[in-house]
Amino acid sequence: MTAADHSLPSFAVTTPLYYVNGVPHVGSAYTTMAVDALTRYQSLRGRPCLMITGTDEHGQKIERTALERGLSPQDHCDEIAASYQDLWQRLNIQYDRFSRTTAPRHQAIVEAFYQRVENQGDIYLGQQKGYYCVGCEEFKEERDLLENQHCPLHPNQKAEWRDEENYFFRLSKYQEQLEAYYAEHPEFIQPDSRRNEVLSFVSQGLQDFSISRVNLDWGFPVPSNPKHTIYVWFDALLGYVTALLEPEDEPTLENALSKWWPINLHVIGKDILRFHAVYWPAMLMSAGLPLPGRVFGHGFLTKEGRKMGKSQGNTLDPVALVDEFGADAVRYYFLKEIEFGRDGDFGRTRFINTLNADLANDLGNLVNRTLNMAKRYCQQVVPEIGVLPEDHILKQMGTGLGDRVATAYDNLAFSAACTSALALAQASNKFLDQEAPWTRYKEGNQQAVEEIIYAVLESVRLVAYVLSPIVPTLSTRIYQQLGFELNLSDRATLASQVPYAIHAQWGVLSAHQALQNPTPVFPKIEED
RNA sequence: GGCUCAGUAGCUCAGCGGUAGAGCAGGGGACUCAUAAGCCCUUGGUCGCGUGUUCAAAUCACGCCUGAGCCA
Repeated sequence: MTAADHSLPSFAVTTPLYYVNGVPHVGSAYTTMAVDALTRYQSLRGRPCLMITGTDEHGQKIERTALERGLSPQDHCDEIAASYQDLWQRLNIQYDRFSRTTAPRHQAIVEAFYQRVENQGDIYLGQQKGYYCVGCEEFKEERDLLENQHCPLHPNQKAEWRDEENYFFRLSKYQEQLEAYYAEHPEFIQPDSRRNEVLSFVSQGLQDFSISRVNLDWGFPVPSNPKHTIYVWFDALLGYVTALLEPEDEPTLENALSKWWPINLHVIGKDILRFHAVYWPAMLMSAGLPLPGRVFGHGFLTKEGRKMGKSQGNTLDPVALVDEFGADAVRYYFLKEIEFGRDGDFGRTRFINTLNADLANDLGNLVNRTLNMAKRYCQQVVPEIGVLPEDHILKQMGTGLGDRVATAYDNLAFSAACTSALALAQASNKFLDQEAPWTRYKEGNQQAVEEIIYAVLESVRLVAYVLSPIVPTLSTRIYQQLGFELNLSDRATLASQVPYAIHAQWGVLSAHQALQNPTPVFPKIEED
């Protein structure tokens, strides 16, 4: 999708296909921002990238939600899917595919896949008895329910008694294969805490699970028995495969799998780990397909220390947040302040403090003060200097930064990437105060002034560059004020215009490059 | 009921056997290139509770409490 180096391995990554039972919440935004940042990083590295997101639109819950709203299921889905796309645009998310499970081409893929699994002898007809929670779209054990058969996760809904014919998938058959796979690929499930959960779950024995429903219209019919509808999760996971089709492709499995399969990484919330780390790989094994490279389950968000939820009246509207503070601010806060993988909190005061301290003061003000000095002392161009000594503090820090940040991004350690980058900005502020170029200038030591200014300008550039996957607009502003006519925000041009191999190095700024007038790149947020 | 993880300064976290650290926030100072910013200094903690092991425990063991989670 990018002007990328095709000698490098490609990178296909997914967010979940979000369930369209309502407008997007911050949790979905969180996952999607992380995946977008990672994809931008991989694009900088020059890997051909495919970022997949989308919506999961079938199931009883959607059918009922639409009915309650007085809409047809499809109209309801269209509306919600559009609200997701709108939010992604506001958050500066550059996805390549928006996979909707109601897309006609998806049905062809699901049928073909179902057929493969059936031919493998892994689907059989059985009887499913039990309480069904429509909110979870799952059968529950009676002991898991509250009194009066209410599901603990959906206390306002009663679980419904079902005694029906369902088609089952022979999950139990794959237990050993799965365990062997987990053992051979320790990186398959991340972080480790999540991996351990899966291992212990699987080691207790896997039961076949039902993959069809009766008395449900909103979904795809089972090919061999149209009275049944394919279970929403079976259908949804395959949305990742459908997403791989080129727009002009015939919707066949062969086409879908020809270029980008296997997907390198699924990023998900920890609540849907089992579907991605157990059911999904087993389905793929049954179909004879290679498995995805990694499944990363991130943590949950709270607001001001409390669980979020409509019923608690404690929600955080991502649209309102991004409209108030801008995409860069929202992206930076969540990716820097929360260690990816662990649970985290949104606090308004903490949000404002973080952005002011890191982006407005440490980085933004640094850009501003340095450009002002360059304007005053160096004719507003990048000064020409000789080679700086190896033990120059900023050069030394800057020289290793590209590798440190790369390691962090490779591990989805966005917070560590930010901290490493910020450290160079902080060191630059300190360096300026120690070297006091304003004093050197008054002393007439022009060479010293120019060396100092160059080192800081270059540091600022490098910080902006390595942060660009997270704050693309801010980084672009900095680059442009440094005199580059480049856009670090458009993913399609990153590999060709600003490759990591060059721009993540120290010493990229060239002498005499004209600088722009300093304008604050990230205004401080004033409140209270 | 079983298991896992967390509980350390106001906030977010690091430390994981030798009597406590960072960033942010708060306070003070010197400077002036700058978005009243940055720099320097600084206030602040019986390290969830209890009992043990040890010359020595935030750090190990056992029990308990609180929160989150996985499973039954």
